[in-house]
Amino acid sequence: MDISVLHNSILFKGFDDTEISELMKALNAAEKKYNKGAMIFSSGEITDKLCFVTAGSVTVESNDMWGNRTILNLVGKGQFFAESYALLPDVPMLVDVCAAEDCTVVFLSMKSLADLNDTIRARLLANLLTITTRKNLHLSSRSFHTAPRQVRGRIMAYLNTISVQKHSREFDIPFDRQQLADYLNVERSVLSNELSKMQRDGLIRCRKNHFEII
Amino acid sequence: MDISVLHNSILFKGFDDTEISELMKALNAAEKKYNKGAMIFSSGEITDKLCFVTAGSVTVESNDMWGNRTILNLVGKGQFFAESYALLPDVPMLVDVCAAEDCTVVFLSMKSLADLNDTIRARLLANLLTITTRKNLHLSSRSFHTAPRQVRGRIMAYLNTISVQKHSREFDIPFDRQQLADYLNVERSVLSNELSKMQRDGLIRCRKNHFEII
DNA sequence: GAAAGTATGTTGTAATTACAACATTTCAGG
DNA sequence: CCTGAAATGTTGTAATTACAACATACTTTC
Repeated sequence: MDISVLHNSILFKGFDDTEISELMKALNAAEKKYNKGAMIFSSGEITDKLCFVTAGSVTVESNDMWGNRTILNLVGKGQFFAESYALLPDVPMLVDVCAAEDCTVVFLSMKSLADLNDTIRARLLANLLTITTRKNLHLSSRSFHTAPRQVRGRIMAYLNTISVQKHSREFDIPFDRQQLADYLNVERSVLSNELSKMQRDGLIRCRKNHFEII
Repeated sequence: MDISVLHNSILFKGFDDTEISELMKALNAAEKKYNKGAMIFSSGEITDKLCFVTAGSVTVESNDMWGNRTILNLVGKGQFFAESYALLPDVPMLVDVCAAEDCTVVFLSMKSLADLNDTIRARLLANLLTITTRKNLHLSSRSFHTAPRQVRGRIMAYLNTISVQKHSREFDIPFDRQQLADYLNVERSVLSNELSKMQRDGLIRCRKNHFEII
């Protein structure tokens, strides 16, 4: 198991190596590998597992019965997912989680939180609060990216956010075209088309997932 | 100050009256009234205040420079808002918060959390975790409501959620037409039009904010 | 209960998007 | 360096939406 990624995670911030090892045991840490495209959770499932990506990435998405996909979030190496469902173990998942590429996930049982001593649990809860709070901001930012009614507006909203995050007008995005389309809630072909127009209009330059705002 | 609403809130779950009074002091509880339409927070502001609605309701929204509004969430009596920004006090708000109707808000300083004794703080953090986690699910559900590409799909997705929540095919929604349009990210006139068509098609019946799914 | 103001419904047209079908490019194995 | 598979780009048409303008209904206030 890849310890270093977990040791640097928000969840274990402030814990030393010994404590982390004990916690991993107490929380029944289990690692599992998935191939690209594999489904990790399906809508309707119930889980108490806090999930941590130690390699690769997964998408949190909603798939309707006509095969339309909406990507709510892309969770990369070093990030958590399913924390809301893990902490509210009665609530069935509203989303699917899929491997966006070959990946490795560590599962931590939140049911076992109750067995921990108060001090440890309190520190862990404080860290969990940071995780959920940041996830809130992430979900909010998607709302801004999909708020503009037109495709160009959505693309610009998204690219702006990334540009600010990376402190640069030039950057890579974590999505391929289909994923970006599903994230922005537009047709892939319309997205491709609009990106071409934006390049012709001199707004951006892009090649694959590398973008430059002009 | 309306004590009873606060006493029944998630935040103070498990605390007795004396403890709550002390906490209110320790967290510098301050109450403020707003008229409908008043702005409570503006995008870009920084705050450490956890906000609680004791009367009326507020909308969490994003307003772009062309006057387009997107409603992310409607926060009613007994619910919290701004918790993410209160707990991550470096992050400037991405949203505006406005009074959806005349309302009363209680502000609690999260900066003051640090001064509490460990036991109390731990209990409070656990409750805060519930608040943020539920808020996560709320934000997710909006994503499902706006996921369908067409207006009718969005309306049905939204009405279905409310119907399930209220365990009934007949219910009131908390939005007027303009708010529902801004929540579903569609034009108000298109929404009105589609609701009419859906009634003609025998899918629903509605009058003002009272709906029935057939 | 009239008037003014607000909310909701209707309609037409211009603009945009969805969708399908196909062309081109890129990439991984053999 | 081929070949097939996957990803991306292009195009045309039908369907949908945005927007503006106006009609109607409902509320509030005097």
